[in-house]
Amino acid sequence: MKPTESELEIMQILWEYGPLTVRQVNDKLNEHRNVGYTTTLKIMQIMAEKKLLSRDTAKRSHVYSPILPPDEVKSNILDHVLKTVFKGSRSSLVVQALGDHQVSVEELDEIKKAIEEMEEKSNGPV
Amino acid sequence: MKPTESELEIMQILWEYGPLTVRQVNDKLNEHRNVGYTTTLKIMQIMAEKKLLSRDTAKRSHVYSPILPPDEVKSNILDHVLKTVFKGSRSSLVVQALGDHQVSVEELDEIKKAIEEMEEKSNGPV
DNA sequence: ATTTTGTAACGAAACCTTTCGTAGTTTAAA
DNA sequence: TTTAAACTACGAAAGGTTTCGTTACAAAAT
Repeated sequence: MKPTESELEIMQILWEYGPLTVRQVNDKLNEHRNVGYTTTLKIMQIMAEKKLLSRDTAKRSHVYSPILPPDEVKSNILDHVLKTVFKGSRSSLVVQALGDHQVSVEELDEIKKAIEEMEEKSNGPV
Repeated sequence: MKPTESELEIMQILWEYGPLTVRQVNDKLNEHRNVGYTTTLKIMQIMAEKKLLSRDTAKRSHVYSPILPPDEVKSNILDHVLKTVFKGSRSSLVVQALGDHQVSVEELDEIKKAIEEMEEKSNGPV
C-alpha cells in the first residue's frame, strides 16, 4: 500500500472534510491547482477498485469515504522513506528532519514530549 | 530535483563506494536484486544528462561520480514528504517517525542531542 | 414534453520510469 | 590476423499514473 501523489491528495481531502462526492473533491483540488472533473472521477474510481476508498452509490452522485486511517498511511509512507533513504535508522531521519531548519519552540516541545513517551516505553512498565 | 527510486539507489552506491563504472554499480545492485547491465547503463546515462552524475569518459569504461551531496538529496526528499504528507509540520513528521516504534536508547540520545542544538539556535547567539 | 445540466463510465492518449534487445566499436585473447 | 569479450549508444517496449474527450443516462429546469 503506497498511494500515488494524486491518491494521497484525495485521501487528505477526505480525511479532513469527511465523505464527499467527486464534485466536492474536485472543487477542493481546484482551490490549489487545475484538474478536470473526469480526471478526479477516474482516480477516485481507481481508488475504489484498489480498496483505498469506499463509496455509497445509492444516490446519483456517489459519496466516497476513505478506508484507511491517516496515521496508517502516513506511517507507511514514512517507513518507505526510512528504508530507502535512511537505511532504517529512525534517528538519522529525525536528525535530518530537524537539522538546519527553523523549528518553533512549540514544535520542539511536542517532539520532546514524544521522546519522553518513547523513553517511558523503553524503561517500560516493569 | 527529486530522484526516482532507481536513481536514488544508484546515488547511494556511489556515495558509499566512490566513483564507479556502470559494471561496478550493476554488480552492487545485483547483490540485492536482478537488473540487467544495459538497464543500469541507461539509467546512469540519463542521470548524467540530468546532471545527477558526472562522468569521466577518458577510458573506455566511463567512470561516474555523484554530483549532489547525500544530505542535500535526503533533505529534499524529506522536505517533499513534509509538504505533501505532513502539511509542513516538522513536529508531526518526527512524532509520526517515533510513534509506536522501537527506537534504541542510542538513537534517542542522538535525537536529543539534535534537539539541544536546535534549542541553542533558537535561543540563539544574540 | 423538451431542453439543459450534472454525473458515471469508458477508452485512449500523454507522460514518465524501467527494462532490455540490438548494433556498432574498442580492447583483449587466441 | 581473426575471434571473442566488454562496453557505449540507441530505440523501443512494458508498466504505471494522470489526463481528458466522448458517450450514455438520469435529474432538473423550462
